[in-house]
Amino acid sequence: MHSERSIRDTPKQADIAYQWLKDAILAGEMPPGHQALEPELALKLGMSRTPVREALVRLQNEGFVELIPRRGMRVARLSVRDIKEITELVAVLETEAAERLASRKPPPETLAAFDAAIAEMDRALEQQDIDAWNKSDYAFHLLLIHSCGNRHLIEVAERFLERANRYRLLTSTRRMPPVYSNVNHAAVVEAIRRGDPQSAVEIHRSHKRRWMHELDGLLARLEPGILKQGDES
Amino acid sequence: MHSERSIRDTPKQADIAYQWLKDAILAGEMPPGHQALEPELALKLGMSRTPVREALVRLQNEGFVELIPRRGMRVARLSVRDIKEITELVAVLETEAAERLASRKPPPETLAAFDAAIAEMDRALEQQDIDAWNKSDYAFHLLLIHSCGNRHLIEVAERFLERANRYRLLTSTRRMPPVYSNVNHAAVVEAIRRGDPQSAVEIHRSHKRRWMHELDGLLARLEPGILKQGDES
DNA sequence: TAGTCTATTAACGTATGCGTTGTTTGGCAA
DNA sequence: TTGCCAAACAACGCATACGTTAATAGACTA
Repeated sequence: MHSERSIRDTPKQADIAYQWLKDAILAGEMPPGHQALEPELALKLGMSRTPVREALVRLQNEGFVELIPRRGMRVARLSVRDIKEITELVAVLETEAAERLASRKPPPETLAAFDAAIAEMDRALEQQDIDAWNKSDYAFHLLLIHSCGNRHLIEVAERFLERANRYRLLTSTRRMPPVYSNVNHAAVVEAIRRGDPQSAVEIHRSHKRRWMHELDGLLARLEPGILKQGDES
Repeated sequence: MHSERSIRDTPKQADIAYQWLKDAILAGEMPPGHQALEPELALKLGMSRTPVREALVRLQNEGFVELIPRRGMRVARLSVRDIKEITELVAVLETEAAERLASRKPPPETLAAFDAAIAEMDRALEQQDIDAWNKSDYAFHLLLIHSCGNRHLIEVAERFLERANRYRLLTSTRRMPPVYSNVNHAAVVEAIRRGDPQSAVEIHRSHKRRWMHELDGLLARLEPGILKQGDES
């Protein structure tokens, strides 16, 4: 009997490059539109172009970068339409997650984790700490997605949440933390706690509607350079 | 002003390899569990290992193959749980698509395409032509997904539909075409036609529930070799 | 000066080379 | 015969080499 999946003691260089690049993109160190050449990245990472290229191909497949033949990689810019579509998509998946969670009552530690995230959101809101609020809001969404039990849904939802979240970071500095977000998140958790999928869905959907509406205003405040143009439907 | 996205006159070899492999997998020529080595594929495709490798990395990222260090690629096998999860995921996305379609009444040519797919399903059912039924059922689902207007949802839903569909082909030979599927599909289209998102969602959901239930029976008929084991939750 | 053409440069896509390491096969012992 | 061990083998991961071709800069013309 063989080992079925050989576990490398040391990660592949391609994996290192992948993680490094993805981290840089998600952290905003390489904002949308940022460009870099393969040889340049290879030099910076201390490896040859081959593993860098593999990492870039994977990131392109996941929508984080574009590969343009003689201009290297470019961190993907989303159009307004992209952002709306992705937000809708994530909302659909989260709604499903909430419904499933409410149906099969989750273990107490899951509920406790939700409570902790919401408490942190409340604290951040009270102190007008926008960065902390964003972080805990993101954590809440991740938590909701991750506790749904459907691994494929998790994979997709997480990826798109990451993609869209880059943009939220870029607007948020000027934005007042939305009060109703906290309330809604708490209400969803409440519905989950008492095993009421109907309400969980309702609340999440109405929150989504409100959020989608607010998005328009937020998107108007984005610097145009990071938005992909000419894609209005 | 430069051309922003250089269009290659001739596709990359990596793209050719990607398409060739994906087609072979989706057509069932390389069934789940099938293995092949990189040098072997490179020889068969008349290119070096490099573009083959790029194609394999992309396919792995999309869940169609696994790359195992000294055993080459293996066409991904899904566990029973995987199949159920993917079916659920696709159903969620299709439900959203149906709702959106019903909300913004689609153009007549879209409705005509739905009618055509359903007519073909009916014809196939009448003649007990299982292959034709599967094909037109697949076409129906693709159509539903593709006309939802959300490109990111389309991308995800299509990919997972493809993934799961491989398995449907492997069971269907012994299965009677389900009568209620045709009826339900027609009912969804009817709801869309009269702009009734509520009904479209209801019908699709109930159909999903029925289908999920039927899945258990179907999965029991799969040859165990093509299923991934030890993953029951 | 502005525009065009040409020559140089260099990035990409692919091929190939190479070291490492897992697999396999053949022989030997029990 | 069956099980174990060692040596040959070969696939992978990465580095490197190379041809093609797009981008760019410099020269020349109007």
